[in-house]
Parts: sequence; structure tokens; C-alpha cells
Amino acid sequence: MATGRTHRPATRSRGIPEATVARLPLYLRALTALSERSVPTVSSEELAAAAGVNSAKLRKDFSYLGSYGTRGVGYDVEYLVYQISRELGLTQDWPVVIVGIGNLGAALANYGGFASRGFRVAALIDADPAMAGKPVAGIAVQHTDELEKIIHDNGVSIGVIATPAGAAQQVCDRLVSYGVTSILNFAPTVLSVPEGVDVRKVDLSIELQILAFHEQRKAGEEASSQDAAQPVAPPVRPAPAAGTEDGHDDSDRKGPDGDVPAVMPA
Amino acid sequence: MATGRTHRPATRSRGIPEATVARLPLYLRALTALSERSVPTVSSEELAAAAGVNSAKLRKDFSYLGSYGTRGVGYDVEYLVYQISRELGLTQDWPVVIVGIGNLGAALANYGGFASRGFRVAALIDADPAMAGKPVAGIAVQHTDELEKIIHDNGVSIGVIATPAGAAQQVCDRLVSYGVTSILNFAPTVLSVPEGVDVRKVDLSIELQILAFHEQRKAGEEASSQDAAQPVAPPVRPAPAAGTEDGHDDSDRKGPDGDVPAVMPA
DNA sequence: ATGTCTTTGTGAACGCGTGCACAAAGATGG
DNA sequence: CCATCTTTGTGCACGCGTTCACAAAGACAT
Repeated sequence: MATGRTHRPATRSRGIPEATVARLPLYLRALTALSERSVPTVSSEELAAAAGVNSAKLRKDFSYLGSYGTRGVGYDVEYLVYQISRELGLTQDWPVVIVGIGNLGAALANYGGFASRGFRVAALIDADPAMAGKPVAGIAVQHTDELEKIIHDNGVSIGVIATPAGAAQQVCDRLVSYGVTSILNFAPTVLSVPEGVDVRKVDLSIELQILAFHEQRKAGEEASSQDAAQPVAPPVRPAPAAGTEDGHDDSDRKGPDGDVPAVMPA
Repeated sequence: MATGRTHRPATRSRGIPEATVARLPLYLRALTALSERSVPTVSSEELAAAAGVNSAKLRKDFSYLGSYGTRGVGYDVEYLVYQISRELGLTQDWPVVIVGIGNLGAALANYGGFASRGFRVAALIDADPAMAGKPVAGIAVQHTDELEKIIHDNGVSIGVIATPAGAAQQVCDRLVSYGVTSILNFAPTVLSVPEGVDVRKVDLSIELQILAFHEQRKAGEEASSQDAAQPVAPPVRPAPAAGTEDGHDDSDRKGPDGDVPAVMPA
């Protein structure tokens, strides 16, 4: 959840805590839903429930933006939608390039949540020449060679990486060199970027592993004794040290579950 | 990055901080890569660099698992891989169902990172009868009606929701009623679940919005004055609230509530 | 106006997470 | 066996984020 790369140097931006910024989109979504139902005002309690957070937290979050509420009444929905949108920078147009048009890239291109929030897919890029020209989500896929021109012509500052892990760093470097300063990374790799470039990562596998941890804990509490066989590796030895001979087995180089997925971002 | 729903009641599990749990998969990936290169041991410094974190943090994280390192040497890669896998519950098989086989669902089904981490796609579910039987990622899509039987027969405890927002809560309720206790939600909605059920959410739009915020800030620091026109909503009024008496009844509130609230309440 | 009721905005306390800095532990070499 | 060097494991301090609890502010009724 966090800017994986660079530790938090300028975490705090202009008085608005990072944790609060991360929740603003959540509030915005809830407010938008209310707006569509023509609800004029909401209390912090109601809105908090809709957004799934604590009401005190919500009020404190809003207090960083200013005093936009009316005591005894609540918040004006339309006004708040505008204020949050402005704070998040959604009142302007953000051209975005998506690199790596596999299953995931295509899903992203088709994702409706982008356009409705001020994001515009400026181009779909893929390294495979066979993909070039092929329409995905109504946009013709372009080859990587076009990347620089596209970024310059459209003033793209946000890039989405949906390539396999092996290509991610290379793609990232190119994006950055062409002027992209914010990257959303779906490839399961740690990206290295220069100072000033923001990286956020979404890793499907990691999310599942975290769930598995809690799931195991839940199961373990009920029945402390193991019930499931352990089909994976055996207990392995803790390495007693002594004469170190590396030696055996090296046939497993790129073999099994290599991080390089044949299909998609693994 | 958090269990959207239920506040954090049992955040701390068994002495292992949630923040540490969230990083374990990261370490595991880095260690797996080292393992494939037959590297026998790593220092906290090296591993930390590979995982993109601080070495002190990494050592402290590992200290929650136990003393698995050797001073003056480092950590045994294979052993650590096993220990972390076991801690995360990856030494056992986790059958998973994916509900909603659209672009995103298909991408998830094809995602290689699952199988390599102990997760097995037990079934692909879609509400569209036309999808039934259609093979995706080598697995035939099944209709929602089969959900209960599939979950029971396979002992599924983890479900992935990749449906449109409108259907998410309903799908969630069904999964939970059939015994699923961990949910990975890709739909842009706040899910309500009973106590004891874990929910993690991945929201593509939110990630982009957070990036936009920082991007705007970066741009704003260089040129404080705005350069882009505001194509979205105008400044709107902050809600007058009538301090004094307004001569006539001002009905300049929202337009008539003729708006169609056709959208799902969710 | 005045009183009551609702809801915001925030001061303050608390807990978690992070990072520093160092002592302890073990390897390694003589 | 002793000296030295490397690297872990952790005590401690600090800062961020969360939550409580309440005074202030305004709406509303009388």
C-alpha cells in the first residue's frame, strides 16, 4: 500500500497525511453515489458507514481539507465532491499509458473506473509486434517504439505497467526517461526509480498470501493440531555451519515456478 | 491495504504485527529468486535491498518468526523460504474460487502467481449462462448455481470477487453463507461481512487517484499558478445555510429531484 | 431571543510501526 | 585459545495514525 520504493521522504505533502490521502478516493466514491441519488447532505456518521470507516477518522480527514461541514447538519454532498476531486487533482485530465496488453492490461484498458475519474487512456503499448494495431477496448495497441512520441505528444505523466516481471524494470526505466513521474506497477517486482518518481504497486499474489496467513490462523485456533498434510517442502535443516561446500544440485535454475510467467504478470 | 471492513479487532495475530505479515510475501519472493540461483545464504542487508526495504526493518520482521539467522553469516535461504512459507500457510493447498469471469476475472485465472504459491483455482464462476462451459485458462467456467456445491466439495475458504460493483455484495453474501471466510475483492465497493470474515480489497481506481494527488502536488510545486483549465465542475457554493432570513424561499438547491436513482444502492 | 438538540472540528492520549545504534553471538584467522 | 571481524537481534526513541471525548457552532423550535 504504499509507495513501495523510496522510503517516505516527502510523505507529508501539504499538511495532508498520506493515510488520509489514501482514503479520499473512498469518500469520493461514497459521495458520488449519494450525489447520483440526489442526496443533498450527509452526516459524518452516515458517510463513514458508507465508506466503511470510523466517523471520527472521517471528520479528522476532512478537517485537513478545511472546514467544509455545517455543525448540526453535516456536509453538502456536491460541494464535498468538488473539494475532494480538486484536492486529488481529478478536476484535470490525466492521460495514462498502459504498457503490457495481456489479460491484465486488457482488463485495465476496459476498466470503466478510469474515465469516470478524470483518467484517460492515451495509449496501449505492447512489445509484441503481433499486437500492434489490434484494437483493445476501442483503442489500437501500439508498439513499444512509439512510447517516447506518445508520452511527449500527450504529456503523459502516469504510466501503468502490466508486463511480466522480467520486463517491468526495463519498461519502468524507459517510462521514467521519457518523463513519466508516477507509476502503477502490477508486475511482481521491486522497481528502482530515481528520486521524485512515485511508484505504487498492486500485487495479486501478495494479497492472497496475506489472506492465507489469516485463514491459517483462524483454522489453527479451532483445531490446534494439524490436519492437512504438508504437500510442500519438508522442514529443511537450519544450516549447522561447518565446512561449507556448496555444491550439489544446480539443475533447478529457471525451472519450476520461476517469477517469469509465461502468461501474464506473475 | 487493509481489511476494509471490520475495523482491526484481531489485527495482531500471534505476536506477528500486521505490517510484518504484509511484508513476508515480499521477502519470500526475493528469497525464492535467490533460491533459484542456488544462493546459499544472504545477509539482511542484501535481502533488504532485493525486497526494497530497510535492513533493520527486515531483521526485526524476522525476529518475530524466531532466530533463524546466523550472526556473522546471514540467513540460510532455503531454510528461510520454508519458514516464511509455513508462517504464511503456503505449505498447504488453498483452493480458490474466482467469481466474475470478465476481463479481470480471466486475467486472474491466467495469473501464474497463484499456483506457484500454493493457491489452486478450484473453479471459475460467472452469472452469465452464456459463459458456462467456456474454457478460461484451461478451466471450464461454471454457473453461479454451482457455487455452493463447489465450495463444499473442495473445501474452499478463499474467494475472489471480480464482478461489477453492483453484484459484489450479493456474491459476497453467498460466498460467506457457503463457508468462505476470506475474500479478495476487486469490485469498487465496500463489502459488509460478519465477524470473523477477512476482506482485502484491490481498487485500481483508488491507486491511480493517489498517484494523481502526488502528481498534482509535484506539478504544483514547480509552477504554483494553475495552467490547466478546469474542465470539470465549477467551484460550487459552500452551502449558504441562511444566517439571516432570505426574503423568499430559495429553491436553488439541487435541481428537482427528478434524478433517476436507478443505480444500485449497494 | 433563548433554549435545546444535533453534529462538526479538534485537543489529547494511546498504540503501532520505523529506524538508529549497539551489544551479543558466532565465524574466521593466527 | 585468543583476537578480530562480520552480522544478527533488539532496546529505545520518535513520529504517524487512530480513537476518544468534548467544547464550539449552528439549526430549529418556541
